[in-house]
Amino acid sequence: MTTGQDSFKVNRRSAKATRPATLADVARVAGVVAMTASRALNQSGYVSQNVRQRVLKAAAKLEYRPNMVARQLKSQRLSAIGVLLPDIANPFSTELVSGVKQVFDESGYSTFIALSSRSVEQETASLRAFADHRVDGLIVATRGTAMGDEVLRNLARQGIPTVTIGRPVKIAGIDSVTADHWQGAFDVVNHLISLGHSRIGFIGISPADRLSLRRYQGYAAALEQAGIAVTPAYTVGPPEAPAFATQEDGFDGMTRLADLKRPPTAVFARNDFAAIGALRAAHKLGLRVPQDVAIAGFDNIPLAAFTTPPLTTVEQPIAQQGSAAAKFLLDRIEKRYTGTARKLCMPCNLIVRESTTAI
Amino acid sequence: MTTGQDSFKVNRRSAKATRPATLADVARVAGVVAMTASRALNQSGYVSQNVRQRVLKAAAKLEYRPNMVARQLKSQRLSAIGVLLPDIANPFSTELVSGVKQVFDESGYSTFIALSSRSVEQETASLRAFADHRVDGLIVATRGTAMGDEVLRNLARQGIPTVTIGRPVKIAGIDSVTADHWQGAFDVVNHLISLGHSRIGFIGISPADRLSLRRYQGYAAALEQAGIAVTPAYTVGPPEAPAFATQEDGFDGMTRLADLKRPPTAVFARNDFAAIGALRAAHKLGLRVPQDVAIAGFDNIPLAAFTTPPLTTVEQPIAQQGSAAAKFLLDRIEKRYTGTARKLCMPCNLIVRESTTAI
DNA sequence: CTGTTAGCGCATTCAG
DNA sequence: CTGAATGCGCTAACAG
Repeated sequence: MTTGQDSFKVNRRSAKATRPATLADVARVAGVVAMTASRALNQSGYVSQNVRQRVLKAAAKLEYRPNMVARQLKSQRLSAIGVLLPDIANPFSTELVSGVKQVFDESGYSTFIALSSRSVEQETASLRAFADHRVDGLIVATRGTAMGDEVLRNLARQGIPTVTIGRPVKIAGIDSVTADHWQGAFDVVNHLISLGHSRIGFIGISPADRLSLRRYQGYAAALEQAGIAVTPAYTVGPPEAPAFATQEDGFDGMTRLADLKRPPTAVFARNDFAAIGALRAAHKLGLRVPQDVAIAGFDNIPLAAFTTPPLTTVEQPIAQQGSAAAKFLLDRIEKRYTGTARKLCMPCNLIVRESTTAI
Repeated sequence: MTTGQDSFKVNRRSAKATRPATLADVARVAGVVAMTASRALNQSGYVSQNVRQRVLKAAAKLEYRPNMVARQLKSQRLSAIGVLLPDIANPFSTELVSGVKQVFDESGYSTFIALSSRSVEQETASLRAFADHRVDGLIVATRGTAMGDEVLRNLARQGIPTVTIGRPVKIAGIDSVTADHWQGAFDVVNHLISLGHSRIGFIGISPADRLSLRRYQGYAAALEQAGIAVTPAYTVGPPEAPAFATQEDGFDGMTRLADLKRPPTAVFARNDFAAIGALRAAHKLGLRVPQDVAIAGFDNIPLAAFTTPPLTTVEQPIAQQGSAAAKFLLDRIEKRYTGTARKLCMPCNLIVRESTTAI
């Protein structure tokens, strides 16, 4: 009977919501005052070994976890940073975050992510949410927009340290890290030229918006350097200038290019998703890759090595950009650096696979 | 002179970190006391139209934003929930979050994401971080592990409302939402059988761990129902039983299956990434898909329609699972439901493409 | 309808 | 080395 009742009670207790232990609880159990417990737990100030042990034991017993909310209110440190991403379907995002986390985990910060879903309203709302929750710093990896920049400026004014990735900004105190997309595009188009191609298409952006895209600029520069005229009809993309090109965009683009009287013999897609869409369109049209048309992408997503045929593409140092940005941010948060905005631009690597060169 | 000085001062002020306005600041400007401003801003309690207008104007002028940290400390509401994801390279994750956000955005909650990176330590750390920061609720979409369940149990004991997605748990008060992977696998394997296949392989899990995987169980059940013996050698996968199978796993698996004396004529890969790896291996080995070997995947990732050939797969209602979980969670947070754990299982859809049926 | 009081949990400051 | 007082910004619970 007794046993039965006991286990019943235990069940009740573990089922019921138990208020987490506070610092005061720990202090009471350890027979000290809250402040002393705080010092023992945070290794700050002088505490006798004896007291420290008692406090540590009490904390362990009560499963004490500091309330970060209360801590932030008092000390203005949340020990958390926010990362704003455009979306997360993207292999880019995972690697980026892993680079960022690596740095912040070590320093005892939590990393929280929010998504802009490629919409300016969502981006603004997410940045505000981070600010309202008083994160210690922000890493922003969404593509630049006028309104987004305005919000960033406000955050900078509020004194929230911010670093951007892949989004150059000219706001005082905001560091930024990018990869050299221009050079990556230049290299891949040069590669196509060196294979003998001169009719080279660009898929993923509408002609109207093309000049704002560094990957397009690199493409155009490589053509010009080789003395090849840039043919407007060879640039195809969705009319609405999305921040991102999808496999559908690639499919449509390739279809349109193949429809020209003198279609390109090689195509550079703005990213691997568009390149995969282009591959699909080529197959569907009965074009052999690379014999009838060579196709190259950008980003080196993990699947790029597994397409048919495997995709020539440009790798950018994603995790490295993430950790570089994280280091910049940590410097700012901990006031190890307070100077003018730092800009870091990292190189990209051409990766040649069978979509441009037959085996 | 005066003008020059003024603009200089303005510049200084906007460049310098400005402490965000507090409720007290707003109240002072509006000529009321903080409590009144709070009521006016939160539509709680009765406030005269006159006062409300004054407060609203003052808040707008000062660009007042409530400090969520302080609010949580007092009212125990952070107006934020946490979503724990296994990783984010996965299209699954994006859709899931969009389903979740849709529900919580409407209700005025922010959604923050953390990643487990498919590691138990990271998962534990992320859940703890959410708990320490006192989120109002949690959506957990990582795969079940003993330690993970232990942490979830602790959170439940602390009274943090939690809902799992794709991870059945037997913890009091934790609702869960899943899709019927068993049925999806059953359907796709039946589809292969109806095409005349009887030697059907399974790629993505080691024989030792296969029985824990519902997708495998559905595969085996379909074979048995058709009177086809389950051949152990037809199940291939990495030895370490990962939570996830990659394109590399699919590539290796297909290669091993093709090596058998009597290789399968059809293959069901545990997910689309593995299926894409299998497609690549088949092409490399000179096997035509679907004539020499039919290949099917699971998840219907966006790229599945753009592989060569396009991939037969199973679609699960991802965003719907996200919003269903979000509704469960909101019910719990706002105490509209306090009963026993709810379980929701949603159906999957077979999507037939050319990787199993020649055109 | 509006103001006063008090306290959430913690860490900074100043005394012992 | 340890304790006591104080306040971060906000809102629940009472008074007026």
